[in-house]
Amino acid sequence: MFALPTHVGPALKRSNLEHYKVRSVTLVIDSDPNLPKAPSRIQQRNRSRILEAALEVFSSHGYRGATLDQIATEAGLSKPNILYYFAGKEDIHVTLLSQLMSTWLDPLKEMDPNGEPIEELLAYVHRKLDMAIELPRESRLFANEILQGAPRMGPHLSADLKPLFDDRTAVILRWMETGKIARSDPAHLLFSIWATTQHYADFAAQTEVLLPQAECRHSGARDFLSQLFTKLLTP
Amino acid sequence: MFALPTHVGPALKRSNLEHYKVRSVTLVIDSDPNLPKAPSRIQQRNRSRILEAALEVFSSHGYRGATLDQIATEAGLSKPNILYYFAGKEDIHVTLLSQLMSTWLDPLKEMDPNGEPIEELLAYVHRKLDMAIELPRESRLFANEILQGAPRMGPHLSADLKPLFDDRTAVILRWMETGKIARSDPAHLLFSIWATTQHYADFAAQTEVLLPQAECRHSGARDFLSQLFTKLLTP
DNA sequence: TCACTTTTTTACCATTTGGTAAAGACACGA
DNA sequence: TCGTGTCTTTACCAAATGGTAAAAAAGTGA
Repeated sequence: MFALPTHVGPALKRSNLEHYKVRSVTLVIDSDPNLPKAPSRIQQRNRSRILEAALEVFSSHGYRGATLDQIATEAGLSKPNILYYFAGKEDIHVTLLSQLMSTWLDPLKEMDPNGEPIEELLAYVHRKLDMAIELPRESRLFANEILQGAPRMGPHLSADLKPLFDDRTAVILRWMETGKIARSDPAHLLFSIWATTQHYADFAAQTEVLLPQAECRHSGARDFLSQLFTKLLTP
Repeated sequence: MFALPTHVGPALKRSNLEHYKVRSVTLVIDSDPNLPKAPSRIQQRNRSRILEAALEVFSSHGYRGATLDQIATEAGLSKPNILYYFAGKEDIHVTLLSQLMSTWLDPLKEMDPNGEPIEELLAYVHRKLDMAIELPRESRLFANEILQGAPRMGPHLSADLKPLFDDRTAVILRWMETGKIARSDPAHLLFSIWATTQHYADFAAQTEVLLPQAECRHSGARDFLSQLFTKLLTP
């Protein structure tokens, strides 16, 4: 009755939803021979090669500006081979974005509500700045997506970022009420931290023209942002 | 001998360089019948329609993501008709960017070296914020271009922005030396102003999810940025 | 009205691009 | 070594896209 294909490529026959659940699902019902097996070494290697190449290409040309051929060349694979591992261009992009989402939110999660407020916030600023400088491609990938109205990430923003954001602004507000840091709008405080740190990744083409010495750009940014937020937060 | 075409469309036969000079040139040697005439009413209307449509489309999809068909539809013209007024997609984009450059730099130019430092800088912050909120498409067009490494604007950055930037950082440094504002790195100060203000245009898709009330976003931003930069600059 | 220029439309074209079918190469356990 | 399932390549395709040629339409001045 239900004629199953003799072989399904790793990228096929997974709805978008299932895709994100694959790991946990396989752990639970691994014994069912109809479900996809654990990825082989080759699969792991090639999928991560493709994602690495895609990060490079998407982050520097945007979604529509990137082509599968570019990604294929960058990954050292053929285009049809790439489509053996991913269902399509969009699948690659979505996979990249959702993998990155946690990396991007981690520093905010790490902020300890029981820590010393100014220390916690300044540490957050520095972690974000380090990320922008060390992972500029990831920063630009996000910036590109948001700039175009987050067409493929809107749901993630509401589902993942929003609750965390509400929680952290509440924490910051409580800090302010204890008098440990000066009062200001917690939401805009977070915005300003994101803006000032990611600026060094997203607008690198500009800052590199205006401030040619890389060392001055980075250490200068660190010092300046410390000063900026220390003055703001000190009661 | 030199068989000239009986008619040259307005977009044709102009090198890129001449293109930017058209206005002043026609004023000077208008009498020469071989040079392009002053643009007719129809030409002015349609060119500005096209640029308006292109701003809309380029700013929301990026250069490669935008198509001539989209621009044509948005402008209410046919694609070949658009190519009658502009030499090609790139021509439209470059025209937009160079027209915008001055708009974008004006607030920085307006900063008065002889004014009251804190007032001047805060006024600059507010002007930039107002621009980001009132001209988000322009802000995103720039952000898109810079994000991708400024492939079509690199020269403009070095030629127009850099000298102005150097001049203004020097002015700010002098202000600091008089003791009227607190010391900090002038270059990074400008970066932080750009980053925090343009964030509200470029990352609107994100801020709109996190802070649903538009009023709170705008007035809150104004208040927050006043506080942030007042605290930084107050000696 | 007529001749001439400017503007717009219709009908194309070549290239690029995301994607597919199917055959071939490869790995590996029995 | 054989057979089965996994991976890769070759040869395509249809749609989208930037762009062109040339004729038709619309202005315009005499």
